[in-house]
Amino acid sequence: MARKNDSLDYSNIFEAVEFPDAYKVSYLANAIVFPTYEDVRKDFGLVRAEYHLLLCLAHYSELTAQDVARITRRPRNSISRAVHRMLDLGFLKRVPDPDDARQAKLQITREGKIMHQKISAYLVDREAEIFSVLSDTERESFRELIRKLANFASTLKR
Amino acid sequence: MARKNDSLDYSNIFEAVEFPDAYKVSYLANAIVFPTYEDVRKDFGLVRAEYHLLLCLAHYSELTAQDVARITRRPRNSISRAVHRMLDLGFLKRVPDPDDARQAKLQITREGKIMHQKISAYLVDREAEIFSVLSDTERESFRELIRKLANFASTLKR
DNA sequence: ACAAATTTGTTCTATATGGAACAATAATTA
DNA sequence: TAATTATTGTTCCATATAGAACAAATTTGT
Repeated sequence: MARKNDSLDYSNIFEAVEFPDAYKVSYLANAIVFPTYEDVRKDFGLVRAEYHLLLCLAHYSELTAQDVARITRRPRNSISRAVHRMLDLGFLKRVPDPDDARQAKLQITREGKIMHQKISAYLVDREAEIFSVLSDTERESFRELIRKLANFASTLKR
Repeated sequence: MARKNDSLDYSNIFEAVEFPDAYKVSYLANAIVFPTYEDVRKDFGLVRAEYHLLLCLAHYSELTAQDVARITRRPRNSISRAVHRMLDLGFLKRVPDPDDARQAKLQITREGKIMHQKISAYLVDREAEIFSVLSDTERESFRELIRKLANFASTLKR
């Protein structure tokens, strides 16, 4: 027999909640973004900050740890920890900045690039799966809207 | 003098990344959703699972802990811990289910409702702020698209 | 009816994470 | 130039969180 509660519709709350749009963004995050970090951790052995380092340095040739913290909006100490592990794993290299002894420039290694490509391939598939419910024109609309929202979010103080 | 790196555009990655739409959803989550949980914790003293309990029980008159875990996609043990604290705080009450001794029905108390209204008011303002960058028609489009995405996400296996 | 499997809620444990404080360096201001 | 302030990266510490294993109750299947 089915469970007694089968009649309960768990998605009613999507419309009932006082902040339905923000709630659904949050729900998407909880349903997809966070589990994706979990998958990356389980399948590739990198925690969030480590993956963020790889992603950033795959797209910027040289960044300081502080840069990565700003790009990803993560705390510096999380990035710092991640840098050490990524250096040990051989995915990053670090060169002291001769003009500023406080900081060091980070770069991705060949091994790091390979790892990045593996993780990216997985995430590209996942993106395709998630957005498969939208038509091409809907997808295009969404792209434009999320771009506006993300750009706005990037202007918020940290 | 400004910092040496001022020329660095931190949002280039929005378009360069291999999964730009998923990345921006993730970015929005990191920039807005997670900090919001932090705000709720700091300003109202409730951690994520506790706030989720309040939210769910403000909109469903009666739920089991398992129901809340399913609605919010959080692990059962996190909800279990949160239930005890919310009972202690007087925001929830729990009545054993006479038909199934394993489970208990949870309800929100008057105090819980008051706390929910305070948190909701804050989140409603925050929603308004975030979506203020969209025009009314854009907002309407976004609402429809995020609804589709969230509904799809709710069908994914846990 | 009885054994096996499932479900609920819980505790225990390991770990990811963020805040605060810190030393070293650099930038600003007096 | 000297003193103050800001920045970078780090360590220490507290805590939120998830996974695994568990007991009790219920459901399923033979």
